[in-house]
Amino acid sequence: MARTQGSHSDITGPRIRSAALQLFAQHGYAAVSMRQIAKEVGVQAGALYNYTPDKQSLLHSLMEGHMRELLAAWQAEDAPGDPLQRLERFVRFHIGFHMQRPDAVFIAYMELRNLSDENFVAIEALRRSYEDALEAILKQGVETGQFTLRDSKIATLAVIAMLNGVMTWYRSGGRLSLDEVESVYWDMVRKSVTA
Amino acid sequence: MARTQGSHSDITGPRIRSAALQLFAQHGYAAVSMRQIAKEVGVQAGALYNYTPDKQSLLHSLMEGHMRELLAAWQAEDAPGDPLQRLERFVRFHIGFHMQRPDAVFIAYMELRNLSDENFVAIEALRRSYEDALEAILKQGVETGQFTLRDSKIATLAVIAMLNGVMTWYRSGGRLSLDEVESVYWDMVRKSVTA
DNA sequence: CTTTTTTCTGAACGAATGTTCAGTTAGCTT
DNA sequence: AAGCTAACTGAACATTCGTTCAGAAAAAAG
Repeated sequence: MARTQGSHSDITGPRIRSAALQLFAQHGYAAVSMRQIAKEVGVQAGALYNYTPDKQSLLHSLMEGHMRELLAAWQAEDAPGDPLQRLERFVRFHIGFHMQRPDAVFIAYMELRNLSDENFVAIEALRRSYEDALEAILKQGVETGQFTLRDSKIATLAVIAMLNGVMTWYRSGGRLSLDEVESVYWDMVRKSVTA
Repeated sequence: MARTQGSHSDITGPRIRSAALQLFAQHGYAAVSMRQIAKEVGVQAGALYNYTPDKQSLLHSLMEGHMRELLAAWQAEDAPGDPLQRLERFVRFHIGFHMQRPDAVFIAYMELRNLSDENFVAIEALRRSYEDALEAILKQGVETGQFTLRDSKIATLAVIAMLNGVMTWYRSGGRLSLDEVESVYWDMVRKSVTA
């Protein structure tokens, strides 16, 4: 056999990325083989190499895509204004955005060590730039006197870590709605950065 | 060759566990081979099987050992009293304890998906029991009226997630001492659970 | 010293890994 | 309808994987 019925790169490409995303998130990059990904797509392993030069590039591409989406989405959401309002927007945005992409989030935070050195540097820069976006809000709040922080850098990391914790337990259809969860976390974040 | 000079199970056993811990933390369970662990110890791969029935058991044993140590250490540290004091003790204990075992912590939180089903259930129960210890403090504080929480379960997970964030960035010898870091986090945790 | 036991080697097993590629077919172009 | 190109197969490559085991040597026991 050779080319299969209905095959098209516009279809197969995304399906490969989607399958890889799900499998990497579930089992980990190192534990997933190219043949497993191919099987999920319904294709032979060799066909994957029409869409990625190698396995490492596939991981990097997935992570980079996720981080760029995240940054772009927040830049579209953010607006000048009161630090407290901006922070609430950030908290709700962060939870909402990440909840819609649990697999990508998992990979972006767990597979850093499986990136090659240069790929790691690139992803790390994107992450840093997202952290800086939050830190800017916190610093603004400190300037206006609305926030009380011992250390804006640590506070930034602490808030993000706290919010990321949602992903480890929240399942839609559970006890609380997404909106309620956002409110609970916003409550705690707000109190933790104000006097 | 065969048995090597000075070889003794009391020495080799711990060295294997130590090497496995470090390598699993650095590269991930699936990415580390038994031969890599053996090389680190200075032994052939086959020798490892005098100390573990298989690779999976080695991972489970490391995780279980860590969790039991954690629970025992906290039980030795905790004492009845004011919820605010107990919570501060918990925050400082958690950061201090985890900071001394970064590799074990990393594994315990990252390699859950590489556990077999029954091993996963066992480790998850231990983790739950640690979370319960914190939740008990929070509930006590709510009863005395010193804490204001929307949801004690979420607050528990949020606090632990926040504290675990330290591990991702703190390096001894950095800008802040461990004691200062504990204080910064305690400050934020205290504010987040009080009115 | 001799015997027994503990500890490890070195080779081997089949299975699985990432990746390459010549050949084959589906779909598009003319 | 014929030719071209994009998409995929299926087999093969050299490595590496977890694990087993007979045999050898060191340490402990007698």
